[in-house]
Amino acid sequence: MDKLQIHIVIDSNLYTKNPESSDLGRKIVSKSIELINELGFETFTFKKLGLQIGSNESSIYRYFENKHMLLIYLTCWYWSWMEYQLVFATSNITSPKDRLETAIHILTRKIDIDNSFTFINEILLGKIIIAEANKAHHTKSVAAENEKGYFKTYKRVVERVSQMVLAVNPVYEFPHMLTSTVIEGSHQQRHFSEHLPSLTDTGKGKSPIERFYIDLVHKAIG
Amino acid sequence: MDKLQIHIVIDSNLYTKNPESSDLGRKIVSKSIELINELGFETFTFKKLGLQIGSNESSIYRYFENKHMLLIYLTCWYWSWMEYQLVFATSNITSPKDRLETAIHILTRKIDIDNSFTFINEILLGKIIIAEANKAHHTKSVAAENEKGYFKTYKRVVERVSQMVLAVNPVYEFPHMLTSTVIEGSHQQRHFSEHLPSLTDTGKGKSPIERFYIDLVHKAIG
DNA sequence: ATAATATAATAGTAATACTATTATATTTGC
DNA sequence: GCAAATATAATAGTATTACTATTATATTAT
Repeated sequence: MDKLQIHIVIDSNLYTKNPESSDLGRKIVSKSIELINELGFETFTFKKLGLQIGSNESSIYRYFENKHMLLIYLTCWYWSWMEYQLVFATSNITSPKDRLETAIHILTRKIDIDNSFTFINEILLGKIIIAEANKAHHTKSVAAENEKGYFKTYKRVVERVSQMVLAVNPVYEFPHMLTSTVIEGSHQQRHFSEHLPSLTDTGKGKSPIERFYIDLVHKAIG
Repeated sequence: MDKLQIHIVIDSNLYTKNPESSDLGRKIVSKSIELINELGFETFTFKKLGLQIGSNESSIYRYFENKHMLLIYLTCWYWSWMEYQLVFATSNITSPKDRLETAIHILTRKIDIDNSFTFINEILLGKIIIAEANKAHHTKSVAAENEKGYFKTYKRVVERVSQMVLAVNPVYEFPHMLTSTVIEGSHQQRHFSEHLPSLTDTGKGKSPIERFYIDLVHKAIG
């Protein structure tokens, strides 16, 4: 049985050599997702990754300048994938309210289905985004990297949702703050829920995080 | 002229030797705040700090197990200081609504006055919290460190504010999520506002971040 | 078939994050 | 007041990390 195959294209500035262009490249990406999850980003090294894929550290440097750039690549992949889901799921919704609610649902829900994008495990990637993605822009080089367009996919997602907010309430003053608060907040809450539960209210009911943010947005924009 | 001197006491589990107990210790803390701000946390090392204070790397290890623990110490200091401000500023407010609003004001405002706590520059410390504090709990050892009580000051602040939320609306379902969303969110927005401005709405009016979160909370809990 | 080029592996280096040991103060007991 | 005990600081290491320069091995082109 054939299946609709979509393909996520990543800005060539994010890699030295396109990892999709070779077997080794795909192995690097797919195994790095597993290994970052297992070890955490600071403990993860190219040497350990090389060992895991039966290759050498220096070969990995031919694909990514360093592990920071690999993280940027992974986050970019994630946000491209999110953008695809967002556009796909909201394209034929005419009611602005319903459209926004669907968008928030997609952004705040737990990732638990693996759509099997060839070499990317989305469930594990989602965990990396929650646990590690903020390290991609909490650096002294954010501004410079922003200039180079490293975060543009994420910014585009925020912009899309902000437009949906304005479609519901055209005079709402803070659409971008609201959107980035929801996105970052929901990730943080999932992190807290797992590791620092007293900072959340996660016990009660089903999908509390989704419910909290959908309720928040509704009330915020009236 | 004398001045009311309050003193912030830090849990002894957070250091190997109390940095307040010696000149060198105080210099370590005060210079580390400057240096982390200047270099960013990943580029900051004990060797560089040793050079700055005219001492040796290994002497710093006698105070803090490693730079991660130093960061934990600094965040704990910050939250103790916040808790003090919170308690002080809200103690004689009887109206639950006013009390909550004051609390949010304190948590989300920009730190621009230096109360000159002996050896701590609060303005710079505030910047570290915004730029680096999330690295303190985005590690593989969060759970273990939470067990050891490393984050209890922060958790106590969240708990206090959650109680204020409930004082306004006793049936509100998500007081902790709301509180941690406001705290973490406001820090994130300040970070975005400086480095990734398209993720915020920071140009307009005065104190947009404060206004956004105060408005958000009001509407959320009704 | 040979030259040109792409790709991978080897073998380094400088810096980092520590630690073990030694040196130098300071305090304490008598 | 002086040796012994203890606290504190500096020296000199080591293993690991994050790379890089060089060499080896494929692959492709002519």
